[in-house]
Amino acid sequence: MDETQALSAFAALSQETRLQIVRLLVKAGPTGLAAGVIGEAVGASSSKASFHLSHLEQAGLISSRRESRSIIYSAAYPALAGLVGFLMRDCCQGHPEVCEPAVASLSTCNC
Amino acid sequence: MDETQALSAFAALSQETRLQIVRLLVKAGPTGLAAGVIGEAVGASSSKASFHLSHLEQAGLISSRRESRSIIYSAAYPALAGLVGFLMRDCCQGHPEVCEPAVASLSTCNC
DNA sequence: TCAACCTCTCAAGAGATGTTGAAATGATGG
DNA sequence: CCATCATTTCAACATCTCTTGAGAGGTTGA
Repeated sequence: MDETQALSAFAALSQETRLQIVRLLVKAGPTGLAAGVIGEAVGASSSKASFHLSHLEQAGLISSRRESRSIIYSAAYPALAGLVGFLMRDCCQGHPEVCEPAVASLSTCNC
Repeated sequence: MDETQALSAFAALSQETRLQIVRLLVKAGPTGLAAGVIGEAVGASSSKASFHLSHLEQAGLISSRRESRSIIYSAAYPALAGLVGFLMRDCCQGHPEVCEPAVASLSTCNC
């Protein structure tokens, strides 16, 4: 993940509806969810959902596949991991006080 | 770090000048840098630098103190750590494929 | 106190972003 | 092939964001 990709990713995640969508899709797992289901879950009209889904896909944070009538979106785990890595690698240069608490918080993570 | 803070932080980091400033200040360490020095380093006019510095401070990613004539900005390490933690804690629920590569990338980090 | 310094504030304009509803596209089952 | 379903596309509008340049606000040394 380079700086340009990180900028797009940050921009994508800086919008409430989109952040909700990403959280939803991460929870949903690799199976993903249909656009309509996502829109309903986050309280967005179809065109609104479509707009934000496109934005997220453009940023590389989610990916899509057609399945019969529906379009299924799923989280792009490598991209999310890349973003976490960017923040840690790039932002904590020589300053373990950034990385260490973050790594420590992994113990409260469901992983 | 809650969702609202994360949204502000993502918005703050989604702008090139601001991302440059954060990276610069993290490297600079707790001592920080004067507004003028920062502006010059990222090629921004005084008002432009001031605009983005305010934005970052508002988002809680940096903090300031006056020191004689200058205003010194420095990275808010706990906030950055909180953001990394948010991404990991909140986005990798039950999906180690997000966290693990990120943690692995720590080996290439200067920490 | 005054001049110089450093930074912030303000208003105006250009451009990007998000929302809405209507219409178009593509896929499916009968 | 047609009616229906799921989603995207489009244009219009409002809003937010960024940039610019001019000026104001504190702070210091002479």
